[in-house]
Amino acid sequence: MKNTIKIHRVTHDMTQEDLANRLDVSRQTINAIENNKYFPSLELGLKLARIFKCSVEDLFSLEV
Amino acid sequence: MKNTIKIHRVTHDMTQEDLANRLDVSRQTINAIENNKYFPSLELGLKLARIFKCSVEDLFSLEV
DNA sequence: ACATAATGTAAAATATATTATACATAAAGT
DNA sequence: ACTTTATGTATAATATATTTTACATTATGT
Repeated sequence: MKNTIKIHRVTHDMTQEDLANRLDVSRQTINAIENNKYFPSLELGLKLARIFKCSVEDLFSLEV
Repeated sequence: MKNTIKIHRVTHDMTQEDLANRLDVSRQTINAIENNKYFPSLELGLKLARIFKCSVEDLFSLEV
């Protein structure tokens, strides 16, 4: 599974901390997701899509 | 968070066990998700959307 | 009524996501 | 060069998803 969080975040001119605050999660969580340490929860995925005004599938894909 | 898994599953004429097998998870996992015991992982959410040929947002929504 | 299939549910165990804290490095501004 | 901001990383602790096993209940078919 890969994701495009970092691209969207930078496009939206946000730091990892900015994004973490908007989502009410820790900065480490954002960092870990961007660096593929683990996959976020479905709830976080939906919230991220909402913030970036795109679909969950735009952010995450199953294919490696 | 609510979901429409059961509706899609029944529409596709599958039992909880059928779906569990296709996803390679236990039947209890499907049952728990349908009955809102917990939210599935993002990976499961993406796989469910793929099976039902719809978007993750069609299956799960953040609103209560 | 009986048998079978499908579903609901529960408790303990395991896997994984997330937090907290902390420190190291890189980038940017002055 | 110095300071500040942003990012990468590590470890231990906590929260949550998932499995396993098992049994109860509901629906369906005969």
